[in-house]
Amino acid sequence: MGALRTPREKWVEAGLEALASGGVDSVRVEALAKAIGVTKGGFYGYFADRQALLTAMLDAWERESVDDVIARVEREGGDARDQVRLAGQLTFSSDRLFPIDLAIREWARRDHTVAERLRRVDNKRIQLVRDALGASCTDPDEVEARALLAFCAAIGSHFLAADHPGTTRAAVIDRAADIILGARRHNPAG
Amino acid sequence: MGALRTPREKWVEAGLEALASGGVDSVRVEALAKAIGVTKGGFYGYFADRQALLTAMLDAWERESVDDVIARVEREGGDARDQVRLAGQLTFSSDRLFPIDLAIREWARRDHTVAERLRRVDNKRIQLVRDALGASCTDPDEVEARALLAFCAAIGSHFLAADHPGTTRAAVIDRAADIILGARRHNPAG
DNA sequence: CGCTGGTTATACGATGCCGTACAACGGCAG
DNA sequence: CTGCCGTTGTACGGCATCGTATAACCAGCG
Repeated sequence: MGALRTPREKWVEAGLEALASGGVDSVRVEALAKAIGVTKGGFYGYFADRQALLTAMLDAWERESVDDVIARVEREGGDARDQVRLAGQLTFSSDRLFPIDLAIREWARRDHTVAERLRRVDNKRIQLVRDALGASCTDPDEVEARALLAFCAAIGSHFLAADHPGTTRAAVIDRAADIILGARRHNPAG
Repeated sequence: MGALRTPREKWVEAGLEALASGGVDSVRVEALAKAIGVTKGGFYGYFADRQALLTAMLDAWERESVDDVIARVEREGGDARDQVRLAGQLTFSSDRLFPIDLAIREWARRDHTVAERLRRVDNKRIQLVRDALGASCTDPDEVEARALLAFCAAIGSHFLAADHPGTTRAAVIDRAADIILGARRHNPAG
């Protein structure tokens, strides 16, 4: 049999990179081929058309960014706040996953199918936060509000372009996390 | 002189609508012409090229969504929390302005010039929140964290696709505002 | 070595868009 | 009414992309 020179997976990966850096409109078959270092000749052996690649990209993203993260968080266990922080870090501090996440959110605003997938994903994620917060807070409305804030902070802080004179974004985020997740002993030295 | 049938302003408006609904990539001269009901024939009488339109769109957005909002808030005055709520409503609850705002945020991730403009805009906006919160909170770090949360909630809640079983997004947002801006008397009946 | 079958390069027509050129149109001034 | 001149419609060349067709390529098997 002929060699499998550029596997299907490679097209998906290149597609996700293009999505992350330029949005869904920049996921173009010929551009991906150029990025991979081949021509588009082999593409249509793996995918019926461009849309099939987009679907495969969403499949890969959903599996990688949700199932994997939730599995790891549940495996590592730990304090409720730690679980939320870990899930947030795995999801929103990954140089690989987070740009893809943002691009998919933008994409979802224009594509109903994508919006459906994102809703499933976000529901799974926020349930994790609810469960964690519910351990130390009995008011379900309070839990819901704090869970929402946690998510919005994680997502929104990467859309907010403002500066923070005299401090850093990371420090402000840290302080905001205290407000949302419940104050912990603040340790300015470490 | 010949009649001014479709003024320059109309191209900018059509461009902002396209930007809001489909992102910057969907701002296409011929598509805008079709939306307006003419051909692109007259476009290049107003603009040197597509980029000139994009710049004009940013000018219009900046003027309308910042200067106007800040002017109105300062004119109406009122309580600190009320000022923040009003500014937030004017900016983030406008069916016209907010989709444009989101699209520009996405655009800014890929275009350095746009990012610079957005940074100026967000800095002006968040300063308003700082000033308002500073009236009732002496810790500058706390003010900064709450201001960040307010912004992230306003922006992020429109990117979060999750459901809120048993309640509504608006109710959760309202409760979250209490947390961020300081609890007020909660009135479940009104 | 020489065939085989999957992978890749190349060429093609179609489409959509950009920016330009020019002709047709139609208020308004004279 | 008539000509002016800005606006508009139409046509064009160029470019990028899609999806298809087909030939060249190449690793492994007999």
